[in-house]
Order: sequence, then structure tokens, then C-alpha cells
Amino acid sequence: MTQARALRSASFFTFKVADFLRSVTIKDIALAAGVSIKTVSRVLNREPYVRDTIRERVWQLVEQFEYQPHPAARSLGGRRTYSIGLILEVPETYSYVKRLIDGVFDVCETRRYSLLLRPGHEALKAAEVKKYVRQTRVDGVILPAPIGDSEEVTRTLTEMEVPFAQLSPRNIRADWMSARPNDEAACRELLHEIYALGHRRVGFIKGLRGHGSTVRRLQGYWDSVNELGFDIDPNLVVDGAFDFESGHAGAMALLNLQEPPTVIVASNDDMAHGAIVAARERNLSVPNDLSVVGFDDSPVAKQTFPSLTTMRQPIYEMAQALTNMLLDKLHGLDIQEKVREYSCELIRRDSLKALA
Amino acid sequence: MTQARALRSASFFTFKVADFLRSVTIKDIALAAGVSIKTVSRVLNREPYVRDTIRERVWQLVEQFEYQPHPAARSLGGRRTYSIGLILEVPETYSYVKRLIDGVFDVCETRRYSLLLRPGHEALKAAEVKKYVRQTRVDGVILPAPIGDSEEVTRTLTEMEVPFAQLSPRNIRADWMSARPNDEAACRELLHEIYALGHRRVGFIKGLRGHGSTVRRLQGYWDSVNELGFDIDPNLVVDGAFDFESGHAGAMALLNLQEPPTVIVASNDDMAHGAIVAARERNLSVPNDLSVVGFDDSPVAKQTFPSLTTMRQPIYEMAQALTNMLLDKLHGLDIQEKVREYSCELIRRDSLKALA
DNA sequence: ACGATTTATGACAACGTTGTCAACCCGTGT
DNA sequence: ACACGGGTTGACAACGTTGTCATAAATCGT
Repeated sequence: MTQARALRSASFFTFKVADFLRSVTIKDIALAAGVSIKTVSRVLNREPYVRDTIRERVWQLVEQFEYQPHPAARSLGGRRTYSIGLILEVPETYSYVKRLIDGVFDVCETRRYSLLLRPGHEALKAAEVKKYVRQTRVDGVILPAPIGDSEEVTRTLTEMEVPFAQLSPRNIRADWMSARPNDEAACRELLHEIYALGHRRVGFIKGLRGHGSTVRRLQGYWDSVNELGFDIDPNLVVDGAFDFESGHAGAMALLNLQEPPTVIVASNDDMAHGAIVAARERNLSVPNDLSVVGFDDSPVAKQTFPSLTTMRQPIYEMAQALTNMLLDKLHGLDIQEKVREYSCELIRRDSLKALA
Repeated sequence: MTQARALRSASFFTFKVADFLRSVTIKDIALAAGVSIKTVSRVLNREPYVRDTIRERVWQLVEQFEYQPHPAARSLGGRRTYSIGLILEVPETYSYVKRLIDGVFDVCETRRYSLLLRPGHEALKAAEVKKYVRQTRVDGVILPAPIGDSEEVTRTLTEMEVPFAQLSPRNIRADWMSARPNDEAACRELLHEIYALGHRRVGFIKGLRGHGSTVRRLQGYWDSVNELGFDIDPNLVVDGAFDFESGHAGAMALLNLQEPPTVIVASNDDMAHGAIVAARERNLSVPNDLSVVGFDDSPVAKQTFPSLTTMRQPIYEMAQALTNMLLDKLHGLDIQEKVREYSCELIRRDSLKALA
């Protein structure tokens, strides 16, 4: 009883300056509420035998302090982990995600870390990320594009002092860990190949607005146009969103030009697929009347007719490197080369052909 | 020093019967090795200041006992979780996986559980699953097909007393938790529609051998053939593997028949896509000369030309239900309806048309 | 031979919860 | 007044590691 009595008289909780950085624990709530930690535990776990007035007071303090029970302590005390496993076999078809997950997981397994999955969506709020990190207490986070491009998210993680590593970020910062393909150079390489095959009028379908690879691939396009002497025409560059539909629409726009291109470079394979379908609808034969190339070497590249010539990204290797960097950082090691760039590889298939 | 001395004299470790079910802890290793737990900890974490002879002895015992440090205890003691987060935005394109992950995660988040991802591959060994579960100590596991069909895996989990729930298992067991689409009925519904449109000769491309949905969809096909009076011809049923290539090959085989079918039912959308491409290569117009239908309503269904008529599975709902069942079970609740079946929905697009 | 390092080791506290159990409170029936 | 009993509460142990620190043992320099 001593604890509770002492606490009750203490009441009117005050923050101790020394506790500034320590995270809130069940003791803090108990102290503030003037009850024992066990009672707080009962409230949190919705167990019976707590007066309603106390229940309410505790919940209120929990919200006020944004208290999150420590999962490891719950596990240890409660003899269960409050976690479940998802053994997921991603079919080969879904390989961008597969290669990414595999790369991250393989390193985690080797280095005896667990991998906590958090699905993202278009506009994942920083508040959700914060809640996720506070709840799970992960030591670090991997941020594939485009989530890593949210200034709000990276700021939140920085404030929480949770290290993160980005895959294909838009803005490269020398002091942040990241890995990305050599989009610009890869695009130039692709355009050299196209030039060598005699094409001079090249259409370009951009990726999702704001995505790092979008910007860099476009830059590679313009560089090549200037360097090699392709036709310079702003109408040859159209918007896209990395999906089939936008590729289809973009290709239609390009084919409707007074002087249409002889080859279309799409910023990824899904859009290239859309372009191929668009060409077919216009009764153009690919690659005889129009060549089409993509980026990624995603599974769809082998399924189009004709099959797609494309630049492959080494996703698996990037994911591994990123995870290793993050774990090194967590172990206090000094990371040399925080920013890493990986070469793409040109995969030659049937959709690109010399100009007749 | 007392601890170590007592232990040293104990030596020649013996198992206590009472400890039979308790998992091995660092204390057991220390006792067996005749050293303190701190020394074992040093060895495990590759810290300096341990004699090589002791190091070796400890590692040997660790292997012998298959000792795995408790992650929660490590977290709590070490002030870090040894886990990292992967905030993954699965593009809409990859939606089977996306819907599955989202369903599982959403329930986990609501019920304050963490989700530990373990990528699977074609033949995930039971030994790997065992290691994964022992390492992470997850309370339960979700097993999407086809991993849940491995007798070796389910037996291992049963032996470890780790509850699991299966998505689309091949063999339905009344005492195991599972969710699956109503493949058989869905297939019959599809064939009724086909019948109503005047078709009498229906080709069928099977799914991956051994997969539960493969078996049940095929069963639905034969049921309908008998019930409605379609042409009965074993040659109209060909093998497939749920991927584009096998769909393409299967369709080619069907179209090469003396009397080819007027409609092809593929056991999923990727194969239906392959069938459409095959038809085009044979200069057949879909759906005028040949109708094609699929299963899943995967993203590719909107990207084929013509777009695919297909049966949509409620993956998200099934994943949610499965996770809820599993968590209920973990909380000792009685699960009514362990085996659940979900209705599919016919999505009418352009690839199925009345027989001319 | 002897103090000064360096190596090696263990005792013990700490981490933040939950589980167990004793005990208090308060209304009820006698 | 008093035993009884269920609702309510808190003290304390337990969970299995790692961190801290004291100290013993081995090695080194003189």
C-alpha cells in the first residue's frame, strides 16, 4: 500500500526535467493518476475490478501523455509477444515488391533483426508513421520511394531520432542514407542505343510527378537530346503516372502529334505496356512502325507483344545495401558512402528496332 | 561468484523433467557451461574478454540446445528492439498482395499487434519456418496458399503449438482456421453465364498443380459441364501454372484442337492474359472469334485488350477475417465457424460475348 | 619482486510490463 | 456487533536479457 499512498499525496503531477528524454512508462501514468501500476495495467487491458472513475482518469492521462506500453515489456511479463507472422510468398509476377522485400529480409535474417511491416498508402500521414514507430519501437526504418520523399515524414523521424534509409529518394542529401539506380546515366545509355539505331525523334512519357526517378530519367532524356542531337520539341515529352492507363494516354497524345516520334521511351514498364496497346489500337506495328522501351524490367516486360526492351534496376541489391547501412548505423558504425548509386542494365528484347 | 561456483560443481548437466516444456534460456546454457549468464551473453554478442575455450564450449551448447535468445528480453535489457520497420507502399498494380497485406495489417493495428513479415519461396522448408517462429516467437502465423498446403509446415507449427490460419488451403479441415473463395460455386456461376450466352464448347486452363483453388475451380467446371450439358471432352482441359506463359501455352494447345472451344476459362487473370495474346497471335479476334474469362480481377484484367471479364475474390475481407480469427484464438476465445467461404463477384468487361 | 595494466569473470541492478496473491473495503444477513 | 463474500486495490515476484561495476587473474615493465 505504501506506493499508492505516497503517490496519492504526491498527486498534481509535475514533469521532472531529468525525465525529458525518457519515454512515458506505466509508472508515470500510475503516479499521475495516484494509483498503482497494476491498476493502470488493468485499465489498459480492459480487465474488471477497477472503479469507473479511476478507469476514466487513467484513460485520460494515457491520451494526454500519449502513453504507449512497451511491447517488449508486455511480451516478457505477459509470456506472449503480441505479434503474428505473415509468411508471404509473393508470386514472381509481383517482382518489384518481391525483390525489395527479399533484399531487406535477407539482411535482417542474417543479422538477427525482425522485420515489421507497415503498409503505406498514397498519403501516409506523418502522424501515422509516428504512431507506428512509437507503438512498435522499431530501431530504424526503411523508406522506399515515394514515402521517403515526404518532408513531413522524414522530419518526424529525425525529431524522434529514429534512423531511416531511403530507396530512390527525390532529393539526395549527403547526410542521409540512400540507394538509387543511376537513372540519369541509364536513360542516357538507352538513348545512345536508340541513336545508334537511327532514331532521331524520341517521345518521352514521364513518371509520377515528384518521384525521384521521374526527375532523373527526364533529366537524362534532355541531356541526351542536347548531346546527341535528337529533335528538340517540348511536345515530345508528356506526363505519366507510372501506371498502364497513363502510359496509354501519353502514347496516344504522342501519336496524335503532327509529326509523331519513331520511338517512345516510357519511364517504366507499365506505361510502356500502355504505349504498346495504344500503338496497336492505332494499327501501328511495334517495333516496325514504332519502337517502345521501358524501365524496370518488371514481369510485364516479358508479357507484352512484342516483349519489351527495358532498363533493369538492381532492386534486390539496393534493398540489401540499404538495410546493411541502416543496421550498421544502429550499431554505431561509421557509414562511409551514405549515398549510393547502382547501375541499371539494358535488357534487349523485341520492342526496339533500327529505324527502317 | 557464488553462482558460477555452484554451477561449476554441478557440471555434467542433466535435464529436469519439470522444465520439459519451458524453452531454453540463457541460464540453461550458463548452467551447462559452468559459467555465468553474463559470460554467455558476451559470447552470443561477440563481445571481447572471454577465453577461447569457453567461447567454443558455449557455442557448442547453444547449438546443441538450439538456444534462441528471447527477443523481448533482449529489447528490454538492451534498450533497443532489434527490429526495423519497412514502410511499404505496394503500387496498385500489385493488388493481390496489397489487398492481402492490408487486410492482415489493418486488423493487427486495430488490435495492437505487430506484423512480422517472412517472405516465402516456392519450397519453404519446415525447418526455416521453425527457426523463424523460434527466433521471433510470434504468437501465431498467417499462411496464404500455397505455403499452408505444406503438410510439413503445418505439422511443425502444430507440434510447436503455434496457432495458424490458412488462406485458400487445398484440404479443408474443420478443426483448422481457414478462409477461401467459393471457387466451385463461382466457377459454376461463370459457366452459367457462358451457357446463357450460347456457348457449348468451353476450354479450361487449370491453375498450379496442387493449389486448392485449382482443384475447386476445376471441380466447378466439371459440375457445370455435366449439369448444363456442355461438350464433354477431356482435351478441352489443359494444364496451367497461374502465370502468363502457361496461359499462353495452354490456350495455344486448345486452339490447336480439331474442334477448338468458343470460349476459354482460365483459372486466373494472368493466364487469361496469356490466352488473349495467344488468340491475337492466331489472328483470332477476342471476343468475336473467341471469348476469354479469368479469375481474381487482378490489375491486369483492366489492361488487356479487350479488358477481361473475371470473377473477383474478396481478398481483403478474407485476410481480415483470418487475422481476426487467429487473434481471437490467441485470446482463448472459442471460434465459431473456423472454416469460412467467401463469395466471388462476376466482373463483366469486354472479353466475353454471346456466341454469334 | 612488485606495482600497473590489461584481460577475464560474475554479482547485481535495470528494463517495463503482467501474474499472483494477500488484504482492504463495504454492504448484507444474522 | 460480527462473520461473510464479492468488488477493488496494491505489493511483489517474475519474465530473460543487457548494462554497470567490482574484482580476480594474467601479463607487463622495471
